[in-house]
Order: sequence, then structure tokens, then C-alpha cells
Amino acid sequence: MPPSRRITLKDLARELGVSTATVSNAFNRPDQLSPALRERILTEAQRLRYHGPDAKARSLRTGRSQIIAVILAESLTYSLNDPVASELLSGIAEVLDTQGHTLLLLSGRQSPARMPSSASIADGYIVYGLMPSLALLADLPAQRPLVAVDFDIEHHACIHVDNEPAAYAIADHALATPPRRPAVINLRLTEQPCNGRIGPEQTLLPANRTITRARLDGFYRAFANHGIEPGEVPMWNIEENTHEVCAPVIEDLLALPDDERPDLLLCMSDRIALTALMLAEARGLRIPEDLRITGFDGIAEGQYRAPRLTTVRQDSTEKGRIAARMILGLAPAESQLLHTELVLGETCP
Amino acid sequence: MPPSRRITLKDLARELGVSTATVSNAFNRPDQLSPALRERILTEAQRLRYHGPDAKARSLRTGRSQIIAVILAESLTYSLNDPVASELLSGIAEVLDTQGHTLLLLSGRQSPARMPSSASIADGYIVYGLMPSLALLADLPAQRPLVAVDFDIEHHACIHVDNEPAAYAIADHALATPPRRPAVINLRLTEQPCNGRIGPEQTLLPANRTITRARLDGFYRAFANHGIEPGEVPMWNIEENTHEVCAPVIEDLLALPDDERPDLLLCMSDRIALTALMLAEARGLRIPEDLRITGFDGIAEGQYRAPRLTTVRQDSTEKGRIAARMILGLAPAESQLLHTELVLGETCP
DNA sequence: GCGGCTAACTGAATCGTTATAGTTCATTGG
DNA sequence: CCAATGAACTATAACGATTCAGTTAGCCGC
Repeated sequence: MPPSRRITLKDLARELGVSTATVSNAFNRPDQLSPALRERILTEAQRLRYHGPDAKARSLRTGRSQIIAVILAESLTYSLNDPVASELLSGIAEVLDTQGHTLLLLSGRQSPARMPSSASIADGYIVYGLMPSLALLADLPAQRPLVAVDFDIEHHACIHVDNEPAAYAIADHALATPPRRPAVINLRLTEQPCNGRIGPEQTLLPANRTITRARLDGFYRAFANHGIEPGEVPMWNIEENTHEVCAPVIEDLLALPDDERPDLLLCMSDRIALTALMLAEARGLRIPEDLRITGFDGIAEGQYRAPRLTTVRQDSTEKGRIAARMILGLAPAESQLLHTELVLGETCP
Repeated sequence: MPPSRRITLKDLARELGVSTATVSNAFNRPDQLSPALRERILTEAQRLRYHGPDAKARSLRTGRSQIIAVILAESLTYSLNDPVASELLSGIAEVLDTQGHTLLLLSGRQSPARMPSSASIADGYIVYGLMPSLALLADLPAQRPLVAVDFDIEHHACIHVDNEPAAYAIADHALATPPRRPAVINLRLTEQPCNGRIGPEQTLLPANRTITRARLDGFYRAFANHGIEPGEVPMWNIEENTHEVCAPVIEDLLALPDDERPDLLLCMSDRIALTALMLAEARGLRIPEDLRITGFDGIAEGQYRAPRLTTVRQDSTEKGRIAARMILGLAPAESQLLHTELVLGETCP
């Protein structure tokens, strides 16, 4: 037996004395050849351990790969541990699976500001929250479908949730019981990295993170509605939506003397809110009597506990499903605005 | 301007009056042509909106795609929401990123028991926990590297954690304070789907889920060590490691009258343990006085709360890193056994 | 001025498929 | 009996790159 390079469709054809076209048809178009011959081909394929047409060659020839790429704003390492991003991916995968497509994960945060060369293999692109490095998208093959999730990009369908009204709704609910010292915990709102307290001048930077900005706008509108000047409300900024990065900032905040410590925290994400909740409990603060906390996103973690987190639920899984359906052409590629749901837990009843 | 089919390397070469080989070199081997010409080619590429060699053609010609496939035992939809699987993926992505490789997600649970045709595009395979549908692997191109995580497969490197000793250690710790009524909550141990209480005859089925089985063996050894007959310990089985599937079973168990309700739960996963913890708290049971609970895995969720979960930490991220390094040839492909760490939380001090 | 060497570039084969346009041959309707 | 039809199968040209074996031209040393 020779060192046996891989078996190709051509080998199979030669072995059986038929043309390659026929073998190809045996795999792809059963109606184009007699059942008997097809059977013979499939049997011989099994014998020779030929596992079907090679995806590389097939995709070159047909122009389609059955692969959909998801381009994530953050590193994959982060995104895979973030419940919101994971849910999005989960929804995408759910739809792709039913159509025999697979999922290629790409990060928009490459060390060289370049798409990995394998990006052009995909049949379509779902881009998630990619504000800062939008330029990367120029490297993608044009003419191929692309939908954006959680940010805006011209000439493509965009999927959003109603961040501003949702933020307004939860802040309005929280402010109905007037707080003495409300505070906002932002998520990556500043241009320059900053993990800690920020002044008003920093918070009003260009809206380079659409969703955080929209949520903040909603908060401000609620403040105005309750006669609170935005300048009165202190803000903290979190650089990365992880417990590790978030905890020290919250610790500092909770360590303030009783008459300076906020008694209401409007958090930009559930992760932040849950970190605050845990640290506050550890300090012996009573929730919600001493401190009320609201989140944003509606992740499972916040509901499978006591007290449950007061938050706004967005259906990330559904965002993923919709995006996937659009990319596969199962639904028209039109921008969509999904609604959110106020979830009244016990952290801010 | 004609309807402009996509621009190829050949177009670029023709436009510049050079050979395709030279254009190819401009992108792949800068040292093979004069800097001046390279510059001219790159500029022209930009002008024509040519974004570099097509991944499909390149991968056919070179035989490499820079894509590593991960084959997950469960559906992608489930796996992406499971913290343990997510951490594994996260570790894999971390290493692949540094080498310019990307991640293709495949599920071992396809509706037709067949790999998606795009599977053969990958340069290597990392297979996770794929016990039941091992046959699927036969469809993968031979000769390409494959490593297994959390299960055994012949002729390939396998990455495991020391499940049996870890389970022994945590059970031994728990049994040091003699329980009146210990119980085990299993994860998919039975051949037939079964969500609820199981008898001993069902638990001794063939070891078709290596890790669950190994953990159970560890528990049994600890029981023996403390003079407890395996038959004395009631067992419940959970079909899927999610809160939704798990909760009703735990509810039933906790609803037992005081003198029948277990006072120690050895759970096969942190997810199960956390569900039990939450439901027990909701019922007003005191933890650990009325009920002690142990988990397995060491997910973050279990530590960022009070009381913290007593569990065994396995470093899934590191498993992913190791697997990825092996696949990329950065480390020799040798089976590895990782160690775990007993984490003493407050749920079983 | 010549052989030899290197840098810079080219031509053409090749990767493993699929698609298109045939070819062959038995069957059918008129 | 002949033209027309259709089923079953084939030959071959792509798909868009990379690679290998050359070819040129310029330069160096003697």
C-alpha cells in the first residue's frame, strides 16, 4: 500500500470506471443517476474511506461554504464568557443548525488591525457591537450579506433593542421612590480607558458606543422628568464587563462614608449590578433598604438568586435568531427594533 | 462599468502587467519581489478594492485553512450557554488568536447523524465530550490532528481532569461530618433519558459518559471509606445541565418530609448545586445547617455569591489552551491529566 | 570579456470539485 | 419505420489561488 495520499473523488471515479461528474452527482444530485449506480458508488466510497467531497474544493467551485461568520467586538476570550454575547451566539447557532450551516467565530479586535485571512471564506457576516474598529469591515468581501447587531452601519440591516426607552423606564421606576444619592455605573463610555469615577465632561464624549450612550440618554431623560440635574448624579465607569475589573470600582464606591455613599445604583449591565449586589451584601448593607440596585440585560444569573435583580430584559437569543434568519435569506434583511421588558426584582422593588 | 464580478488576483496582475505569481508573492512573501513593485501592487489592490487572496482558493491550493473546528457533544445552543463549555472555548480561542487561526463551531448532535459538509475545511479538530455519537468522527478526514477533551479515544491525545480523585476528595470532605441522609444528584448517567429519582440498577450502566461515571466512582470510594453502602444512598438523575430541567427534580426532592429529605447533596455540577442552593434558600432551609451542598466544576457563578459553593475547581480554560496548543503543534500531542482543586465554600464547610 | 551568482520576475501545472454542454441509447407516438 | 424524447452518463472547462522550475538581467571578480 503506497503512502496513500488522500482519496479524491477522481480516485473513486477511476476505481469504478465512471466519470467524476457522475460521482459528484451521486453525492449531490441523486436524481441524476440510476439508484443502482449510486448505491455502487456510495459503497465503494465507504470501502475506500472517502468521506464525501472536500469542503475546500467544493466551496471554491460553488462559491458557497455553508459557513456564516460572526464578528465580535471584543476578544473571543471575553465574548465567550459574557452571557449576553453567548446568548446571541446561541440564537444564531440555533437557526444555522437547522439549515446545515456552521458558525465561524472572528474577533474584531485583532492584534494587527486586519481581518484574519480566513474571513473571506464565509457566506455571510453577522457583526456584533463593532463600533471602534469599523474599518475592519472594509476588508470583507463586498456583495455578501452582512447584518449588524447592536450598532448602526449604513446600507445594511441593523438589529437593535430599544435601549433609550428601556433605560428611561427602569430609571423612572427607580426614581419613583426618590433616592437621596443616585449614581450611575457606566460601561466603557469614555474615549480613554478609565476605570473609576468620571466627571460630566468625560461622559459627554461622542457616541462611540451606541448602546451605552442610548441607555445613558434614557437615564438622563428620567432624571429630567424627576427634576434631577444630570450634573448632580455622580458616575463611575467600568472598563470591562467582568467581575474582576468591576469589583474594585464598586468596592471604592461602597467604602464611601454613609452620608456620601449612593443609595441607588443604576448599572449599565447585569454583570455590574450583580457584582455590586454581592459586594454590598458582603458589607452587610440591606438590599433594598440601604441600597437599591438596577441592572440591564436580564441575564439568567440575576433571576436565579434572592433577592432577584431588578433589570430590563433584552432577548439576545432572539436577536441572534433574527440576524441568522436574515443572513440565510429566510427573512427579509430589514432593520429591526426589538422591545425590552422591565423585570421587577427585589433589588429595587 | 460592467456588473463587476469580484476582482481576482489575476485581474490585478493583468491591470499592472505583471504575473499572477508576483502578485501572490506581494501578499505572501514580501522578500520575493522588490519593495517598489510590492508597494505598487498593494496600492493598485486598494484602488481596485481587492482585499487579498480568497480564502477558498487559497485553502484548496495550500491544503490549509487556518481554521480549527471544535466539535461539541451537545447542541451549540446549549454549549454556548454552559459556563464550562464556554470556558473551554474561551481557552481555545485565546491560543488560536495568537496564531491567526479561527474557530469553527460544530455540533456532534446533528439531526442526520452526519458531520456538516463544511467540517472537512478545518486543519484540525478539538472534540469535546463526544461519547454517544463517536461514529461521527469517522467522517472526519484522517491524517489531520485531533485531540479529545473529557473523553477517551484511541490513537489520539486526550485531555482529562482527575475526576475520580476529585470526586473522592470532595465527598470525603463532606462525609467527614457524617450526614444522616446523603444523596447524589447525577448528570445524564442513564442510558435512557430519565429526569428524577433512579435506582441502583440504572446507575450501573456501561460507562458511556466517562466523566460522570468517573465522578460517581470517586463518590462510591468515599462512601466505602466511611462505611456507607452505595445502595443506601439515593440518587437522582438530571437530563440536561440547565436550571430549567434541573429545578423540578430538585423541587421534588426538597419537598420530601423532613425525616426523608436528604441533608447532604453531592451534585455532579455547579449548575445543579446552585439550583439546589437557590431552591433550598427559597424554602427557608438553612445552609449548611439543614442542608449541605457540594458542586463540581468551580464556575465563577458559584463563588460570586454568599454562601459560596463548596466545589471542585477544574480549569476548563486551561484545558482549552492545552488542546489548542496541541492542535497547532505548539506542544507535543500527548494525553494529559490536569489536577483539580477542592474549593471550600460555605455550602459544605 | 567571461563564468558564475543572485535578485527579480514569469509560465504553467495543480489543488478537488461542480456545472455546462454534450453524447449515447432505448423507448415512444404517429 | 422514423423523428422525437428523455434517462443515464461523460468530457472538459472553470473556480482563484500557490508553487515550482525556469528565464532574464545585472553585477562581481579575475
